Amino acid sequence: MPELPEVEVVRRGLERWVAGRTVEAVEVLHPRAVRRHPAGAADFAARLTGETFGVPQRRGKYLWLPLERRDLSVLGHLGMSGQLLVQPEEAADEKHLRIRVRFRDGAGTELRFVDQRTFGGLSLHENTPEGLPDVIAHIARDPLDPLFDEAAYHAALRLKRTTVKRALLDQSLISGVGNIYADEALWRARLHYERPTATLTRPRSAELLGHVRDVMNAALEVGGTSFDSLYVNVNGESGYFDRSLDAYGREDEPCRRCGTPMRRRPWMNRSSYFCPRCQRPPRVAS
DNA sequence: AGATCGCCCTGCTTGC
DNA sequence: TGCAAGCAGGGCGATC
Repeated sequence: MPELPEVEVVRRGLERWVAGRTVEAVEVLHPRAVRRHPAGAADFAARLTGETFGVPQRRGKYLWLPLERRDLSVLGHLGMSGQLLVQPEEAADEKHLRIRVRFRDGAGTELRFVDQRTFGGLSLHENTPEGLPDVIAHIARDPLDPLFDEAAYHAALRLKRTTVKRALLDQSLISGVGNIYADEALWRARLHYERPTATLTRPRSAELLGHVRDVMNAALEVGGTSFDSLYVNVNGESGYFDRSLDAYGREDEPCRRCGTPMRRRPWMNRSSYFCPRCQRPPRVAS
């Protein structure tokens, strides 16, 4: 499940292998892969053909390829299982190949969007004055962004009547944190996922944010997390950070700090993994 | 109007 | 054995 570190690995791959290349042709093999492009697959392909990609950008889990000639970007989200692969043109189509982008140069490779569960997709959007695709203007900066407003983030947590994991996953407050890294950061901070954000002191909140950054940077160093080879980076290489996870997916396994069996609890149609001893539930039930 | 919930989707795993 | 339910879950639109 690609989160910020995985998407950043993909962005770097695109920067190396796709930036500066001019599109010869676009093939949309599944309409759902361009469902965020309102004018449809044919329009997406037509408008992209002949354009040259600039340097790929990222905010949270979104990445985009600005076009050099126009104030437009190709916005991408990998969803649950999306991959952006640079493949030799002669390589066999992947089973879940959704979009193919051929290039005008003689490099012999093409860009492929492959996505089993079709939660992800590509689309074309106008840029805001800040150079951000307009449809993601509501997405907050991520914790690895140098311009992330930490003071505003802490202030928002104090004001909101919500719980800490909800706040971590709220992409309008902080972006790029998904279920995996939320659980990892909470475990590191010894915080229960249902802790009300208003009860967090500023130092405690800053400590949690530090853990979010640490776990993301650690994942970045090893090239992203991978569970079932659904996530592969831009060149088809799997990450292996999952071996380093301390909380996520470790139900009944001993806590790496205290040995207590880790627990899994249904939460918001997903799961929360935590140590019942290190991460005590808040005293006041909400 | 901000918070919450259901749904989209496929394939692997689990259990009867 | 075979089938069905469960699970993975980000983000968006509907709803309260």
